[in-house]
Amino acid sequence: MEEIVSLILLGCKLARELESNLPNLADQPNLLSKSCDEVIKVFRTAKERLYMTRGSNSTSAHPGHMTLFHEPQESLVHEQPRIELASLEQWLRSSCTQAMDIIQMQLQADHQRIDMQDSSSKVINVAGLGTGGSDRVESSAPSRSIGGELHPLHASDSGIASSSQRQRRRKDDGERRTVIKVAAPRIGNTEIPPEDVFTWRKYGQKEILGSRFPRSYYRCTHQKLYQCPAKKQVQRFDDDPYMYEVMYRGDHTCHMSSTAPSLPPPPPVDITDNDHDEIMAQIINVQPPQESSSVPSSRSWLSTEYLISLRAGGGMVVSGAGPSTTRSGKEVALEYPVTDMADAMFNSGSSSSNSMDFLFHSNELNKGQQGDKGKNTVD
DNA sequence: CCGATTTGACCGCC
DNA sequence: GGCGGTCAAATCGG
Repeated sequence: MEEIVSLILLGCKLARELESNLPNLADQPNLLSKSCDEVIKVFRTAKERLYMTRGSNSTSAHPGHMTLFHEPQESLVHEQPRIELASLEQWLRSSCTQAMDIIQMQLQADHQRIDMQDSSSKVINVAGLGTGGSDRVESSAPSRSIGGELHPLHASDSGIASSSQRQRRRKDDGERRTVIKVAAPRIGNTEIPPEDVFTWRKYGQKEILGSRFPRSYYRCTHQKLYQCPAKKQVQRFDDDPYMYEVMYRGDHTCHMSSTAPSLPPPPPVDITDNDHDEIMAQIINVQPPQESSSVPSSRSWLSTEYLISLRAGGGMVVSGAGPSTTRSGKEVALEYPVTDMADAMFNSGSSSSNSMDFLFHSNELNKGQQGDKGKNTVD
């Protein structure tokens, strides 16, 4: 375990060095790429060790502090969650993510400085990636939630659809449901639903009785390709339109980055809780503190001390991470899914060719347009 | 042209 | 019968 920690510390150190060297390296993409590779490599190694540790001595690594809560029928069996490991992993993810944030911001800034003359009007907005603040998720709070309440699961079965026209699946095949609360981005278009590491395709929207806002239904974009059964429902809270309740249903069988699928369809292995939670962990990420609106490039919130204190502080923050595909998109110069980067970092092979590629490509590839065509206005 | 979104209709469940 | 979830044709948009 100590080895892992020191690996991570090393990674952070490298990242910091990279950070401080960025001004010098800005116009040396090769060196930059190399440095990034080093950082990634260290983190990757640490992560692999983590998994080895996990695999050998834990059967369940529920991130105990994570802000999701499963349906009672499946997971309210409270084993002692291995919080250290889980939070360490979270921390690892977030630190990588934030490191890459900095790199990306710097690169972008430099790029703009070089390429564009009117860069003064551009605002690199990492804060805009998600929330405007600490939207902490309560783990209970039985407000009316998607699905009516938090305990709606009942195995009622009375035969399959007898219709000859459409065949519908039974309402509930005991599929997993996970509810999380996420905050809408407070800048730009706050009406777009929160994003996560997966790409979703909207297949329906419905007015829900007693709710001011309609509920949107999404399914995994790769549903056809991978028979991925994952779905999600997104609904804004009545009393806090900046908050969304997102219910994830079903497990992703398309284990990959949210962008183009690049792996062959995985074998139909049963997905364990661990896997699932891990995926969920990608959805959730820690936001750096947002003091004023400046780019914290020269600040040291990346410092290990800070990150550790951040994680020790408990209270995970859930954000509506992801690119707010603002239609107006003027004030936001840089938007990209942070979680995507973490995802890419951990999933991409360590090809030394161009490790920064995903940073620049995952931006627009990630998501087309969210249904934002002037409807769904706030009353 | 193709994939995503919209939206009214359909259908299962309570 | 009402509600919520899904389907699928129409539409949009890159």
